[in-house]
Amino acid sequence: MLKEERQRIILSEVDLHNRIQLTDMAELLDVSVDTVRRDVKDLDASQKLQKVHGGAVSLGFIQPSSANNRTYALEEKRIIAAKAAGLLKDGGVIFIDGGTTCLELARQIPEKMSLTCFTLSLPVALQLLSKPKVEVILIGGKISREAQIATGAHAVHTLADIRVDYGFIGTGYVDALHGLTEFDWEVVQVKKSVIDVSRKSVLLCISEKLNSQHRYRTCDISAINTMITELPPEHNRLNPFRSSEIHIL
Amino acid sequence: MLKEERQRIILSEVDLHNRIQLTDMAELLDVSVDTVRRDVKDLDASQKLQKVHGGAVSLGFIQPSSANNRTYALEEKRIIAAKAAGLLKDGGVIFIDGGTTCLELARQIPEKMSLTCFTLSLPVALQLLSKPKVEVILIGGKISREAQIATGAHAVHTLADIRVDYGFIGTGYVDALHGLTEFDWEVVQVKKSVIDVSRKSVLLCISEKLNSQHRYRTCDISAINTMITELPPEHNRLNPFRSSEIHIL
DNA sequence: ACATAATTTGCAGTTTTATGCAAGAAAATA
DNA sequence: TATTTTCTTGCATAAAACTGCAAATTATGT
Repeated sequence: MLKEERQRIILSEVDLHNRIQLTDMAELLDVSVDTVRRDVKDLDASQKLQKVHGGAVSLGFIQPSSANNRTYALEEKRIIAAKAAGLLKDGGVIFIDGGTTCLELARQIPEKMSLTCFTLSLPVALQLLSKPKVEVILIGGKISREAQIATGAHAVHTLADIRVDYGFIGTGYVDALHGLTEFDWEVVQVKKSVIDVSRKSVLLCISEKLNSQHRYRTCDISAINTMITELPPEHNRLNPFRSSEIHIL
Repeated sequence: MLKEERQRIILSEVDLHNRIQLTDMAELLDVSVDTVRRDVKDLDASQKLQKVHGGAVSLGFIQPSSANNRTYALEEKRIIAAKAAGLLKDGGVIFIDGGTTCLELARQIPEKMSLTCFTLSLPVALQLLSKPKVEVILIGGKISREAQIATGAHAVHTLADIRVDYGFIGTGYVDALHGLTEFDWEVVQVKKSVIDVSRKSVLLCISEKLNSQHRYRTCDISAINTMITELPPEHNRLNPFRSSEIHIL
């Protein structure tokens, strides 16, 4: 049997069933797994499928979602995400909130760091799936159309059973006096829960949001352990937030 | 025997069987493999076929499926999704499974239909968010990296509290005798739950998957109320699935 | 018809490619 | 953590491809 013929069969199986196992294909094609492995490697190299441990999956399954260049203030958010990533420890259990800043953190998790990540956010969950050593646990619930995160009683209830080392959260608005506030009451409910279940709460926030507020309060500034902006820690715009309790990065 | 005559025979063999081996052709034409090799080299140079190690393949053989619509058999899946969408009723509560066929159903939900949709699948949930009148409830849990759906005890447990009018499910493999089978044990567990909580289970499945099977069983064919393929309901390939209990669309 | 040139064919020796096997590393699983 | 499965790497073998060359065939000119 010709190599091309085999690869053709492998490809049609992947297209049909979305995934295959090397051992199954070896049996089906009556060749060694090594041969199938090499074939799959070739097909992966030529972008016809994606090789995974033990088999292969169809490209149609891997959604794009990476075509996001439209993030506002991406450079600032990258700086923030890099600082936040510095807090991560191998084997840690963390929560990552929704929003573009937190999504950037998800993107910057090192490939070889093993973590357990909880999240409410669909985009963050999808991003995390591309990190081989991260276990992704999505808290379910009614999905907020704008925020693309799970909300509602079920999400809050599920969160109550969790404990994480770090909770990385974003916010719509932040002010030294009024604390973290949001536009959406539903979102506030789940964020409160996230802060409750986090041993340490880390706020990721671009400096542009400092000294802004809105209708519903998530928590007071004192509930935050670490605050990260794109500014250097000693910048005087951060002065209103300094206290013995909060750590500014 | 003339060179041109040989080449004509070689070409017709390639067109007929999509592939040839040099040794076979040498025997058939009663010339040395070197001669056949040179012939094939000529034909390759003049774009009549593609020479590969050990033989040659038809040009049509390499191209078609790699044209990359990303989704395999998209047209068939659209037909299936359209039939399934015909079952939807305004105000209904449904479950939509993962997989590209079900994703296509999510895409085809009419803009002005109000529904409550449960799903385990991240891509499906994201797709549903673009439907203004659909309430999206994502069942959370540990996310399977390949299937991009929630799995595990938490997902199964959460499903137990739900009841939906229709459960639209896909499957990796289906066979009249062995029923619905899958590649992945975790996936089977959640699919079982989905069928349990659905008043009516609707299987969406392209005909190419008929009469295939794999390791783990989701359910018997009799557990399915309605079966939808891209074929007309009276097509004889569907005969093995006919019974008084199942409805074929 | 014949000689000569050009092309084609088959063969031998060498190089390249494909495949399977085995041992240790890495990853998944229990 | 221990155990199984899968991956990687290197290697051996066999099949196939390439090279050069000589014999055979075909074409061409006289």
